Amino acid sequence: MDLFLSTFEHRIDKKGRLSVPAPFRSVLERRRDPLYLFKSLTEPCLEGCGPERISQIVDAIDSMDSLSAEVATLQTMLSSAQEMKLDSEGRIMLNADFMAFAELNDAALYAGIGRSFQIWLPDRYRGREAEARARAKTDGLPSLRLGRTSPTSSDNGGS
Amino acid sequence: MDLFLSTFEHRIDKKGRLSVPAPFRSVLERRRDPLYLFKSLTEPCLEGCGPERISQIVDAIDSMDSLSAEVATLQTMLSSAQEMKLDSEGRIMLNADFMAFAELNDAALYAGIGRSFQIWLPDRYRGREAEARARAKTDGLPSLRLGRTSPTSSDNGGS
DNA sequence: TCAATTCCCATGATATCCCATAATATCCCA
DNA sequence: TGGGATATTATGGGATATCATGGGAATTGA
Repeated sequence: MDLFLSTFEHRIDKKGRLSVPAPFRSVLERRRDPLYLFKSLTEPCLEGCGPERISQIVDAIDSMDSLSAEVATLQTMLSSAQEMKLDSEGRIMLNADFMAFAELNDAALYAGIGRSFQIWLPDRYRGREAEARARAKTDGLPSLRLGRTSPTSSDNGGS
Repeated sequence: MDLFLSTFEHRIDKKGRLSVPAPFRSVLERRRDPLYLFKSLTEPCLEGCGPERISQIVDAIDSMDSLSAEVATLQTMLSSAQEMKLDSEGRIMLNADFMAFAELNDAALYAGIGRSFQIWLPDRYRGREAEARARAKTDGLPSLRLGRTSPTSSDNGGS
């Protein structure tokens, strides 16, 4: 199980090129997967993933009522998705739409979140991270049951 | 798994010519597929696809009650469908009916949605995209259970 | 014959390829 | 365990290919 983990900050050069972190590249290469990027639906960042997530969306659309709002939402994801070709140095080129959406200019921060990763304006990401940590201190941790898949959130009766 | 993804905005020149985005062309060429366009049944845009989707519609009609209203609807799609010939530069010519239906004038926006794509008046498309993103923020994402298809689907979790 | 298409070529913008380099990480062997 | 040698990585720049776009000429069709 190879995952996207850790964070990396890289420069975006004058040509708009951005290195993909070597550990992320090797995850993709090991699976012989191309890299897909799309605009997050909920946050001002880009999402990176392999093809399996894209096919999931395509298949979900086919199985849903094509007039529903949910399908429109999924189509919006696909319409922003793009297979990124890496140059021989392992860099991608972000188009103007991607740059504007995440408000990137000369640097980007990769945040690995397991099966996918995100690309953020570095300062914005660090702000969010600080907020999330503050929230954890005041609100407590989200329920995180390790070692077991708990489908129901309701309190479990004692032994 | 080659799909139609991402968006592209292209100009329609004085002769009515419109470039097909190079990535879309290469999907079709790789499969040696001609390109079909037809008027969307649900939205003011054109739909583009390869022959397999046309056959799907034909097969669906064959398997349905030929007197039903649904069949009439599907037949409407077929009767507006047209095989597009590309010139040596990879451009198509939209007939007056197509132009009027999608209210195009001097520019068009291609939106890839997986196995097919749409052609929109650019500003109209961007409006729809903004709506979809706003909806996703308030209503949450469509339930896309990643990793596996979970049988408990009905409740939508937040974010 | 006239209008509309199709073919062919030109051109600017942009992406891609290829090479270079500095900094860092990794390896190897004493 | 140390420390020099080697490989990897991120970054930059020039040359080349691709792409979108436009326009003139040839061809078609009514």
